[in-house]
Amino acid sequence: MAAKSPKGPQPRSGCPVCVSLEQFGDRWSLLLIRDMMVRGYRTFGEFLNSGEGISTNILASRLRSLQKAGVVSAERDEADARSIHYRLTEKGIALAPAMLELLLWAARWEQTAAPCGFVEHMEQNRAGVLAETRRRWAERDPTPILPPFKKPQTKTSTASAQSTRRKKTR
Amino acid sequence: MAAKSPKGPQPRSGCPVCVSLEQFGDRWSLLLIRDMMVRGYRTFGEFLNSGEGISTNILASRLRSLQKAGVVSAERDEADARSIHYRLTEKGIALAPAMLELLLWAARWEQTAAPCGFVEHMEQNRAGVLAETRRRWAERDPTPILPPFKKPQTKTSTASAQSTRRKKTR
DNA sequence: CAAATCACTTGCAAACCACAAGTGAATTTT
DNA sequence: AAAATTCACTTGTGGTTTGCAAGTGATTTG
Repeated sequence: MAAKSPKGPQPRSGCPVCVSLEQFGDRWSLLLIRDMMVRGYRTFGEFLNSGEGISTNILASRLRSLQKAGVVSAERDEADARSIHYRLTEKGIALAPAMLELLLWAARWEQTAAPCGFVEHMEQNRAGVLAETRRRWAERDPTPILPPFKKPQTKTSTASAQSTRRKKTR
Repeated sequence: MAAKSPKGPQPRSGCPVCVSLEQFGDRWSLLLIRDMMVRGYRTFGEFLNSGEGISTNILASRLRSLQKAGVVSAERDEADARSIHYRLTEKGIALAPAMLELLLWAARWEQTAAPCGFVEHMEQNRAGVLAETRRRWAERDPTPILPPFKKPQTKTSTASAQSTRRKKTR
């Protein structure tokens, strides 16, 4: 059988945190939202090659459940009828504050590849970062808010990683 | 076999959001953290009966992995040698902002049992709520920050639910 | 029009989770 | 001072979910 949408065996208490976790309590959903929110990804292929190694059936399943939850919407590309553009809804972009806090927590307490300077900037300018995130969403601006950093190698890695992907997104 | 700690098949990119999700990308971990953070729960039994229906093997597994991640610490109760008190570490309580934003998102966009007045208060007084949360943590004050609301029944439910549990926690 | 691309689906094995039933140590009850 | 209870688990047993590999069908490109 194909992978179906994941859902808890039974709906739990009406606690808000609970309700969130019923939607995002898995390893992939929030990652896809991150890809849409800060990296500007929109297509199945972009998510697939985002570097984390999600498999196609799970990706399809998660995109479905996120749509069902009203967090993501989908529409066909006008220029290429094969392609579908996934995009956060208003409800989806409203997750930005939670996402930001999660990011800041990990940057502070775990070893991550996030450039320190940027993290500090985000920490001291939450509102500005959120406003910019929302602006890019509203204007459908697919420019990544920060380049997709891979493992930290040399200090040139952050500067060069920009242009490798996305040669032709339309 | 017993349930072992869950972990992704392979470590993924160093993205901070990713790193967070490797720890909390399941339906239970954040819920336990919530119980410790806002409800003041500390023992295995309290988590077990928190109303969401976690099973004992999974609960034991999650408490282990949260300890391994440095988010939770454990120590024996001095008064009762059977009992173990689990408690958030500094790293654990630092998740409070993310937890709050997740809660506010769900309260705004999903149907939850959270009393509206309280949500509004939290929304407009984030810093105060966080300060209070941290204070209760620092002083080991187990008083719930808000009573455990079950499904909304009558308007008396929020007022009365306080005293049912915890008759004797020392 | 053949080859490539895109967004998936299908099948299968392995991992994971829920449920029920213990286990052993400490504490309370009788 | 047994006996019963509480506490924090472990073990075994399915059923569900996941990860991986290999298609499939509809465009689009060369």
